[in-house]
Amino acid sequence: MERRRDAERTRAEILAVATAEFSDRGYNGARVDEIAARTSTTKRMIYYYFGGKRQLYVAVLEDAYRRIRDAEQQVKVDHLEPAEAIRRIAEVTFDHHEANPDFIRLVSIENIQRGEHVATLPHLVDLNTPAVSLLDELLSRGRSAGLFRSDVDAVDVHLMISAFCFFRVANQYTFGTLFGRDPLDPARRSFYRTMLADMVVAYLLDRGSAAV
Amino acid sequence: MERRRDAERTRAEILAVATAEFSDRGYNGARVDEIAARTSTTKRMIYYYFGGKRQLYVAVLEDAYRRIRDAEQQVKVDHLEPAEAIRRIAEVTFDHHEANPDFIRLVSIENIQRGEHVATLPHLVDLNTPAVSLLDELLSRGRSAGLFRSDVDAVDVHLMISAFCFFRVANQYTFGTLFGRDPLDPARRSFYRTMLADMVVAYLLDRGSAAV
DNA sequence: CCGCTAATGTACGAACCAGTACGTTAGTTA
DNA sequence: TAACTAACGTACTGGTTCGTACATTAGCGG
Repeated sequence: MERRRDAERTRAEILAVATAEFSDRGYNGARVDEIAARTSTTKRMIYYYFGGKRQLYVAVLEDAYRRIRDAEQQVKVDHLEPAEAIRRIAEVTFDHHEANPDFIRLVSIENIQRGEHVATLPHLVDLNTPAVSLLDELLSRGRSAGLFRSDVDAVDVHLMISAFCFFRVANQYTFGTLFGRDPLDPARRSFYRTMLADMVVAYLLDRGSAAV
Repeated sequence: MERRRDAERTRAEILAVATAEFSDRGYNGARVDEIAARTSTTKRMIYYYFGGKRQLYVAVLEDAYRRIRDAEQQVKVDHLEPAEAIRRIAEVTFDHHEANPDFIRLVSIENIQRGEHVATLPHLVDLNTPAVSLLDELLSRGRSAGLFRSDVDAVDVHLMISAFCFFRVANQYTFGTLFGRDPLDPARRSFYRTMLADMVVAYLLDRGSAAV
């Protein structure tokens, strides 16, 4: 090994460092010179491989979403009862968010910019994302068994789960200082994880308000 | 009227324009010159009244939180049963978030910066925020009546409600394009509003998982 | 082992932008 | 109404930062 020139490695290194820098400081706060300085190569290479700051950011965003999708695909809950499987999905999503604060920050940053860059990544728009199609299947099974309410679909349940997981990580600072309680406090982690699962399942089992 | 010089008016105008600019472009994306251009005064006045970009941002943040607190204080649910009152709080919070996207964006922006500025506003750290103390009282009543589970407190219920409301507004762009469903679509508004209330109440009424 | 191109490095330019030095005017008060 | 100060305007500066022109080297194909 120890090849002096390795296009793939250089590109990957730039991408990794850029991911850290953009998620750390936001798009406008990130510095191309800083990214270059943290790699073992130079700024010239950023322009050589990516074209510019904007394109580098888009590449970072795309890569981050790809990794999350890949991870989602690993979840298997075929052997569980619907309610238990939903709990499991909620927990996996919870763990995921906690384990990937960089990704969460990138999503926040992208929304501050009104999602103008995700919109340019058409092959990310896969309405049958692993998380959603899995939920969809479980909701069907639960409805068939007469357990779950029938006025929600997978996308909205996904919204509900994501909202909780996302907020906890994304707003840890303001929430923590304003209410004197750090949502990421390890001591409370298992409580929140159960809270989320309880919440989702209780909602789905709740026939009172909606069904009929 | 028509006084040519009015310190208070000038200050207020700068603050209003700055709120729009910061929430629109983020801290690093905002331009002092742009803020000045959109006021009827000049950049000099920004430095005269606020001292600098950073201090202006902090003033914007503080003002935004103050307005939200003022609004929260108006909510009255004394005449309602606990569950119904909780629904009402959830709905009011929901409406609030939808009506104040600028505030939501500021909170996102502040969290991207790790909350370093809210932390410098000590008189914002009021652990008995109107929203929380109201929830606290209702949870007590609900528990006394043997209705609600007893392993959550007001802060965490507030987290749960805020998470849903916040996510829907803050992540409208990425969620909308990735799942082909705009969370702010007016046609779905009332559904989401009910969904949130159902979710919270179903969780609180759920004795199965937690209470004894 | 020669030459060609992909890959890399250096040094610089030009625009942008926060902040300020300096000057002016309005309104108040003695 | 004189003088004083709060409020306001203009023009500039110094540093930062994205991007690039130009030079160089590694490694592969012939």
